[in-house]
Amino acid sequence: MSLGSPRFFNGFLSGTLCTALAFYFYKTDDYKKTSSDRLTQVNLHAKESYHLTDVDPETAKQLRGSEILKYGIPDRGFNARLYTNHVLCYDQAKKIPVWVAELITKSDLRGHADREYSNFRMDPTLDAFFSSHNNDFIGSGWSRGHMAPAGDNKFSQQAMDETFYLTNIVPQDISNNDGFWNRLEIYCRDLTNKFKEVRVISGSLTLPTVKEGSKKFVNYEVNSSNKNQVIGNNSVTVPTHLFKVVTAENPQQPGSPVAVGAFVIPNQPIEGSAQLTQYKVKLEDLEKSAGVYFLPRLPPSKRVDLCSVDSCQLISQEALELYFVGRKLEDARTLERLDSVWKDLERRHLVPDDYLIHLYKRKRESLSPTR
DNA sequence: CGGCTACATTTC
DNA sequence: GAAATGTAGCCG
Repeated sequence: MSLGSPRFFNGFLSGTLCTALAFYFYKTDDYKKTSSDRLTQVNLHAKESYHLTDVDPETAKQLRGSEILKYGIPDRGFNARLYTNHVLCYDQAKKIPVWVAELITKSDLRGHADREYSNFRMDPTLDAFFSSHNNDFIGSGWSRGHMAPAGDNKFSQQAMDETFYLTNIVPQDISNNDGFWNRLEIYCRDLTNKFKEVRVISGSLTLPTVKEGSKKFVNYEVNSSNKNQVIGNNSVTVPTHLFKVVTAENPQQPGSPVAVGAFVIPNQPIEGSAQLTQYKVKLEDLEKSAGVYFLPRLPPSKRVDLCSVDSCQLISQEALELYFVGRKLEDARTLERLDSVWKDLERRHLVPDDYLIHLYKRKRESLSPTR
C-alpha cells in the first residue's frame, strides 16, 4: 500500500477527513475497492431500489447522491498522507501542506542520518499535477522551509529524506527559517528532556489584513517559475504566518494533563531578541483561523498550558550563532577557511566560550603545514 | 541546526 | 544541448 493511500486512512479517520457522502461509501462497501468501484456498486443498488416507498430519507439522499456524482466525488485531496515519521494534509490548490504532524522522542534524535544525503524533491506519492517544483522556489527570494524538520529524524535516513519532499515544504523567509523558526524547532527537540512524548503540528496560514478602515482582505504572494500565466499555472502560496501546535506529556503517569502550546509566527524576519511567549496564541483562535481542530481527541479538561509547566524559553540568538561557528570550525578543511570563520565571529562581536577557543586552537594545529 | 548558489555530472 | 540531478563551498 502506498504511503498516501486515502483508502487506508479513510477507514478510521473518515469522520473528520471525508465528506458524509464519502463516509457512506466507506460504510456500505468494501473499502478495499476503489471509489469508482464503490460508486458503480451503489448505482446498481440504486436502480433496483430507488422507487421503493419504504426507503428512509437518509438512504434516499445517499442513493440520489451517488446518481448525482455518477462521474465520481470531486476530490481536493485533503486526505491524511502517511510517511515514516510524519503525517500531513496537503492543499492541492495552494500547493503547500495544511498541517504536518510528527512525534518526537529522545530516541528519534539519536542516529547518523544526515541532510547531506537528502535532496528537496517532488513527493513521489503525490500526483505531480498538483505538486510544487523546486524551480518555483529557486531564485524566488523565498526559502524552502520544512514543516516537519529534518533534524527530528536523525534515527532514520529514510524518514529524514521524506521530510525533503515538497509536500512538507512552504515558501519561508530565510532569515525567519535560519533564526527564530530554527530556535523554535530546537526548543521542541529540547522538550524531550522533560517529556517522553512531544507531538508537534506545524503549518502555515494566509491571514487577512485590515485595509480601508475596517474592511479585511486576504492578500498573499504566489510563487511560480511560470511568472505570467494566471489560470492553470503552478503557483505556490507564500503563507503570511507559520504555526506550531505543541503537545508534551509523560504518558506513564495516567490521568496527568497534557501540556499544550500554540504559536503563530509572521513569515518575515524576527528580531533576535524576540521570545516565544510573544507569539503564543489561544489554540481556539488558531483553530478558527486555520479551520482545523488540531486536537479533537484531547478534551480541554485534560489540557494544561505548556508555558505554565515549562519556561517556553528559546535558546538565545547568540547561543545559536555560536553553535553555527562551532559547526563551521569543525567543517573547515583549510587554514584560510578556519581563520575566515574566526574573523567573522570577531566581526559580529560574538563571545566564544572555552570549548570554541579550544576547538579553534586544535583545528589550527591540525591544519597547519607539518615541517 | 537551518538554508543558498555555482558548478559538475548525468540523462533524455 | 537543454534539463534534471548531484556535489562543494558558502552564509546566518
